Amino acid sequence: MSHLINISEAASLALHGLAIVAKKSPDKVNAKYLAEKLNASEAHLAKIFQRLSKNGLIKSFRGPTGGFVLNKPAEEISFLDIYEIVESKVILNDCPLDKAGCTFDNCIFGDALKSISQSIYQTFKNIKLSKFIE
Amino acid sequence: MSHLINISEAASLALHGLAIVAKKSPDKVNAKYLAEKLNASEAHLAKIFQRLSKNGLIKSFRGPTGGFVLNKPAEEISFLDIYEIVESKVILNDCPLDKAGCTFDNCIFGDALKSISQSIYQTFKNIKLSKFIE
DNA sequence: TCTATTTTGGTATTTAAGTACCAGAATTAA
DNA sequence: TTAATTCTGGTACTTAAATACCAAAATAGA
Repeated sequence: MSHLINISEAASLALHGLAIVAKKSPDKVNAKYLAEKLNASEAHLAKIFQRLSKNGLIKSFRGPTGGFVLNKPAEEISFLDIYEIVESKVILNDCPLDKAGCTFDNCIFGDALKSISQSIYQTFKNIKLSKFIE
Repeated sequence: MSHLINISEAASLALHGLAIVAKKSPDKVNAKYLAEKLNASEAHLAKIFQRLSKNGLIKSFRGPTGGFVLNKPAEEISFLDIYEIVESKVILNDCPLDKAGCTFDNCIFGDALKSISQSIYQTFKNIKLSKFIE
């Protein structure tokens, strides 16, 4: 069973975890709590949140009462931001042969994949953390 | 650099290779020729075409003058067919947490990804090998 | 029948992602 | 100052996908 859209479990955990952090704001939320809530291993989740912290999306605090809080307003954090931190920068041309030097004159996929990529990109950009606060 | 749509190099090679086979029809085309044309390793390409053959998309012939030909009209072979043979059956829900038991009540991605998946699915279905014969 | 050619299929290697472990540094509260 | 808690960061393990290798089987033509 293969997914058509590329979303790793790590990126998904990051989004779901940050949604919890946003909802609990301004309280701090620690990795143990998040891992439990998401049925994920604490080690794995901690690693992911380390990257989010290093990239300025969240602030982290050590020691008892430590944990994570957002580092900017929830409206200003999109799933695209999260995705590009956890996976890597997005590329909007989806033919895998293109980079390795395709031998066809014109891309065999035409424009179809490029425009879908762009719509996925926009969708990712429009999913904001603020959506998960009520 | 990460692609938003999931297309392995193998699936892409299969499509590009089959396009060549379709164009050369009714002549047979062998793996060596295809590998050269596509800048791919012959071993890798042969493996991919083995699967296409086993799944009835192409017919294969051994020995000198051997090679591959389509096993059905080019109009009846879509990129979706190829994709599902090379990758695996497509799943149209793209949240990776869904299968592992998401702990959120409603999918955090809403319907957005599902509808994009469907549009990718349709696009894959509409790309027919006959498009590459002129 | 013999040789060269081509697919076949089993296996092995490589690569990347996901996951887990653990000691160290920082912080809080007693 | 001590003990408990929490993030940090380096490393190691596991798993799956991608890719490569090679001997065996089949075939065509001489």
